[in-house]
Amino acid sequence: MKNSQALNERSLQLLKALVERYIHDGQPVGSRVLSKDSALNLSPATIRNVMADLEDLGLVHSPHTSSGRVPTVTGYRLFVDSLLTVKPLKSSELSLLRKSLAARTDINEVVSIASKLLSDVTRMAGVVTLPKRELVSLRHIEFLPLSNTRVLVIFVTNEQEVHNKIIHTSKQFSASELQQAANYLNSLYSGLSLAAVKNAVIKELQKAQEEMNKEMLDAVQMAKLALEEGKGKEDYVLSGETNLMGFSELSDMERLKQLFDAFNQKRGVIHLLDQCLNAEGVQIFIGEESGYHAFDHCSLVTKSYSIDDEVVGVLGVIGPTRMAYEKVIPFVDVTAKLLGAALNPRASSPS
Amino acid sequence: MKNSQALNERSLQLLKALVERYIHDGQPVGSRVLSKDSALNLSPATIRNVMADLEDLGLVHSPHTSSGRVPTVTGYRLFVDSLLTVKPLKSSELSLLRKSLAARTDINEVVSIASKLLSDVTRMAGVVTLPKRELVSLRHIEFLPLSNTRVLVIFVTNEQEVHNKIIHTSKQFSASELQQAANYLNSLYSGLSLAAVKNAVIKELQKAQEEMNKEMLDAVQMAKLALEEGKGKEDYVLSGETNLMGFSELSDMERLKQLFDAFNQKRGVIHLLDQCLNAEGVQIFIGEESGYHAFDHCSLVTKSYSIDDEVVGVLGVIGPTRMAYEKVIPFVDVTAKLLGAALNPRASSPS
DNA sequence: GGTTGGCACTCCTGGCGGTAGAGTGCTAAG
DNA sequence: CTTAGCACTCTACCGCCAGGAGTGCCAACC
Repeated sequence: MKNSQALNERSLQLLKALVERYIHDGQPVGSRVLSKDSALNLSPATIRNVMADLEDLGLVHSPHTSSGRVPTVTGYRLFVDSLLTVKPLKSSELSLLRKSLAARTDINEVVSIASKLLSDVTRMAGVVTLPKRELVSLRHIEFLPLSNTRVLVIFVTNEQEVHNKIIHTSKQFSASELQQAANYLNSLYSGLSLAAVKNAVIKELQKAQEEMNKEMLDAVQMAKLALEEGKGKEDYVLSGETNLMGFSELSDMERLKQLFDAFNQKRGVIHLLDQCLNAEGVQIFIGEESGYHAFDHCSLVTKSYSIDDEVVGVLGVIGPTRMAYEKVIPFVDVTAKLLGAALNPRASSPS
Repeated sequence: MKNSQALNERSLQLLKALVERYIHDGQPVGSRVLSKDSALNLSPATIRNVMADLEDLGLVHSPHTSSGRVPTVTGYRLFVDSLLTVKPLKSSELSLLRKSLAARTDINEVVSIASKLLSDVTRMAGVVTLPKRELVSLRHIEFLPLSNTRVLVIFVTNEQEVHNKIIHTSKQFSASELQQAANYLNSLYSGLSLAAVKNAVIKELQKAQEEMNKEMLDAVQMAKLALEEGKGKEDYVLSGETNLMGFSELSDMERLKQLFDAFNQKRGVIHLLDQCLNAEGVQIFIGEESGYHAFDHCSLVTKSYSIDDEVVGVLGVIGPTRMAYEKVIPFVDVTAKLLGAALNPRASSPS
């Protein structure tokens, strides 16, 4: 009962002022400053009372007996969820974004530009996952014989990306047999998304093995081998990690090392980013919320990006918990939209 | 004259002992410890005299009036050049190296394993440049038509590597024309090294444009476009950067940031590594010797590696100037040899 | 009852002095 | 040339103290 009583409008406004102040200058904020600073005209003593309540609720915390208050993770959470007033992007930033993300030919290039933009503008670290491969469409497939039963599969997608993989076939094929198989597959599947091709291939194999002639069967089986598992090569492009070295909350070498190790390992980070794939809008992990220890003192602001309304990847910004959420959130939001647009094949091949 | 007098055998032995001691425990070493430590039985006072001489020569330096001595860059240089007694690899390390670098199929995999080995064993950072592309041999070339005059060139080298590039041709070709051109080029150049192909192509074009029929000319011209500049995609694989965070000489955030920025930029590092391409044996840059500011407090121990007696890349270890050279040097040496062996195509495709 | 001023208290911070330790340079003797 | 001795210097560390910031609590006030 006391709790519900404490969370009135005034306390919230006070919390808001406190968090904003702390984000701004990074030091525990006391009742004096808040009294002068905040719009509500209250004496320091009153503010102390309110702050004590906020502390009881676990929203703020004082590093030691007589120092100002610092927001806790739950405090930040409440702040970003209901108190934050987002600032629209500066027009200069917006035009920079538009200009830099204008439709390009190379997916990897666009993605790394986006990542660099995220880090440069926010002066923190930017991360962008590569678009999920299953969603790009197949343009051309090609088989080249290697030694024995090894075959090199090359497939070209969306006019620009080339993937390759070595598969092991059941028997040895001649170059012309492989050529035929490729022709067959190209005529059948060219233009479809990889996921669609995968489904079609599986259906084909299940359906009627006896109806097909030997060559077709071989071709489809090779296609299956080529597509399966796709190497799951989930990867991301990270930029501006070194920006994180400037922040006092990450000045501890041990922590910093753990963080950078996490960046190199990629696994955990990808797992985290994957959680944002299906989330609506901007997703935020504050401090320990992520559950990933290396990120304990960081926040992650992410959003998925889409091509043609289909979610294909995630981008985000990584920085200290004490970051300017009101600017980062809209920035991540807009960048995600523009990246999706830049990757849209219809826009990117104006020919 | 005084200088030449100072550099007698005893002074050198003393310098050696001093450097070894400093490398071992990282603190300025005084006359007392050296007196007990070193094999030469001398009193602290004598040692002080000698050390004063060494200081005059710029080989050692004292951080402040009354503290022990620390080797300078020139001191380290003299040490590694003429005083160092290298320690042979532990047999466990050698077998680890052999096992890990056993012939594999994927060049990138071998290179990153080598890099990881360098960093794991030395507990510093390891770096390996990717093998120069010009030296691998062409297995197969393929052209795929994109929109208009854009053509996607795919070439397969050495059974495993696939490279691709988009070129702009003078006129629009049909798929079958491209196929013909590829066939022609494959019959002509397959099996040669890329450098050889490049030379042949250029010679062909210079020689006799009128002798060739139109199709051949087109084919050769496309080959020229595909090979030219090769994108110069010099790149390297770095591992264990985070190991560097543990060293006190790099505990300054500003320095550390510069170093990591340099790693990301790659340009400067590649320039540095390139200098080792044509050097014989193990090459060492100590501190500011590299001329690259970001590396001012680091040393770089490198060696080129070769396939079939042809130098194709460089690998090395990056760490603080105060590193165990006597162990790192032989380790880098052996790793380079084993990497070259692992990459040898004759060994790697036992079929 | 919520709000406020006053007051004692706690804790961090930075400056100061004093001491112990390490190591040097110099000098004079062996 | 080597060595022992000695005075000197500089650092690192500790305890101390005062200043400042900020709190919690209490009593008074509206």
